[in-house]
Amino acid sequence: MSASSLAEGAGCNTPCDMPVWFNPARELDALLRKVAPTVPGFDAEFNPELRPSDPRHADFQANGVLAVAKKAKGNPRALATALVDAVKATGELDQKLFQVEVAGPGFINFKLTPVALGAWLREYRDESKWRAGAARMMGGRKVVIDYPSPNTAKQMHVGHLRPIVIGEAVARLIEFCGAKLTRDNHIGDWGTNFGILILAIRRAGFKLDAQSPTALDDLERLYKEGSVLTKADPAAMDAARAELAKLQSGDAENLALWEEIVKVSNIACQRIYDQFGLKTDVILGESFYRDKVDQVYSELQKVGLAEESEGALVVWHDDEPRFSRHAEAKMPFIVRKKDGSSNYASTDLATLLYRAEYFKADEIVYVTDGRQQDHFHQLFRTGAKWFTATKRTLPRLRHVWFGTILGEDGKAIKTKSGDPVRLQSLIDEATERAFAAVTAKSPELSETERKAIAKAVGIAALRYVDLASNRTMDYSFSWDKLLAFEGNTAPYLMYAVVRVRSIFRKNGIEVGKGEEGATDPETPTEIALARKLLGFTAALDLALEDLRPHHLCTYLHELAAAYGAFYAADTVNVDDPAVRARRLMLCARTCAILETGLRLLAIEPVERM
RNA sequence: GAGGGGGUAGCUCAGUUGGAUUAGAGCAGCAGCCUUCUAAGCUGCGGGUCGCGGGUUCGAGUCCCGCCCUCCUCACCA
Repeated sequence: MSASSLAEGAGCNTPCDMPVWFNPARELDALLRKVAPTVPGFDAEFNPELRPSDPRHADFQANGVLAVAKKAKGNPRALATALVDAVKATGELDQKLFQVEVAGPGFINFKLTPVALGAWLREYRDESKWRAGAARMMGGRKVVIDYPSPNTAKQMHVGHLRPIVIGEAVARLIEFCGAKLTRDNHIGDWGTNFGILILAIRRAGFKLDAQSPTALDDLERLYKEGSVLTKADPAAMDAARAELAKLQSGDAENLALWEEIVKVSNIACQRIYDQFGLKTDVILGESFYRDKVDQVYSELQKVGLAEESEGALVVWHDDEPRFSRHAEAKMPFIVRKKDGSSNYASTDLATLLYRAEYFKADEIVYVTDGRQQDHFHQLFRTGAKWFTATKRTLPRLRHVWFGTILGEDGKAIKTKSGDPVRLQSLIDEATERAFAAVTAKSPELSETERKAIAKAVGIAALRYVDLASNRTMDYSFSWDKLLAFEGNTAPYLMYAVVRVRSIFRKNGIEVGKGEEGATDPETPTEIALARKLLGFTAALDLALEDLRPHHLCTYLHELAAAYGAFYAADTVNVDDPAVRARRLMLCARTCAILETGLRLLAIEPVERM
């Protein structure tokens, strides 16, 4: 809605020609920063420290005055009052929309009035509006995100769940907030795992045929054999490395074998990706950089970053004790192995350059597990020095890492036989259990519909469990947790959507219709829901800041809970048309924000369940 | 040894970078609510020396110092 219609609707005495703020916290912060230097005691460095408040006190609070008072040994309440007066004097803060007061030791509290809540709900009514509002956050920056980047040559197991799920959520979040995003699946297809596999195939005298229906199982078995062999016998490990070196130097036989292996595992990966709805923009695996690593070696040596050590080409970082050549436990960044072949570091450096030059990346986001932190520290350091020495601009580099999925025993999750749990069996079981739940709760639905719901809910539950806790935490996998449909879970959120949609369906209208004449929120549960709806912006801020999707999960759960309370307390279908219209509006916004939020997590909501 | 993660209610976890006499959710437990919009829901109750000991200040789960427990990583795996 336009500002002028707000003025009419709210009966403003003074002309209200201000736009409705998408993100009030950000705007209040800017306003305080602008006004503060005009107030005695404040300077241009003033940080208002604006943040969402405990709803019992206010919607937002500014804590920054306390720091100023402490430094200047002034009276915080007096300073805060002076600042508030100055802000009010500018006329830029409509007091029909915000109640402002100084509270406690010197906080400035901002409380949104029902008029403000109503105005926001009318203005920010659908995903396109939120997207536009959020677009400022990334401002069209070119971002390359590296995920899920599996090591091929083996079946996808439970360890591949997190990069798919977290990577997709982070990608969607960044994109939603206005980045120009390239999703790059940087598959591990040029490393020693292939040497191991080629060795095992050779020793078994096996004839690999990508067309064979058992090809994947064969690879799985052979890889396991090779893995056992090379772990037990250093000579076998050397043989595996030699096979890799042969492959990398262009040996025709190994190259042919490699192509067959890649074919088999790509087909298998794609089957999993399809079920997760994962589509990357490009697949530029390590092998893509096979002809680009020589430039890395030569440049690093030319600028004096890399040197020979024990036959390998390495980079030391003497400015970081752990990575220094003087460290007790030596941990150089090995960019070329002593047998001349490339490794993770070589291809990652080549990849960094390619992303900077070809994709013109302003920012690169790597989604991998936490055990690779040292690698990325070294990569980022090396990249910074290399780019500086060659007068290139280094993109912002971020490592979005995650913890391990543990079994019930607290160790990395395994099947009873000790093999890793296959991702496919996880999906299948989640779907089966979801089907049993739908059948028990909604037996009246057709089997086809129950199956479709089970598929959506099963995958959603699997994803959500992975996303709901802070990504840096390890978590224990349990079917009970996955099965749960209460609390902070995907089924709870999806069910909230179902209940909203049901109201519109029963009324025979589309979601978003029937809002004409809606008044501002009034009852306590309406107001609480409206305030929670506005909290979407803060949740986006928080999740984007450290690329932690669990903040979005927490928010969506709180929103669904606020809707639950509203739903129980305030009947939508009442006779009073104004009340009905505003409740339909609240329902529509809840529905849309829940659906948008779920889709940011790559969870597809359903109509019924 | 070095670096990183974690230690908050019986269990699983939040806690927006030092803020509000009362540290929050959800499970599980107990007690209620369906002839009215999907009960996969809602309402209420009980449950805590925030690992331990110091310190910094108006104010600490959060910052500093010292311990304890646990998980992960550390020369050619990715």
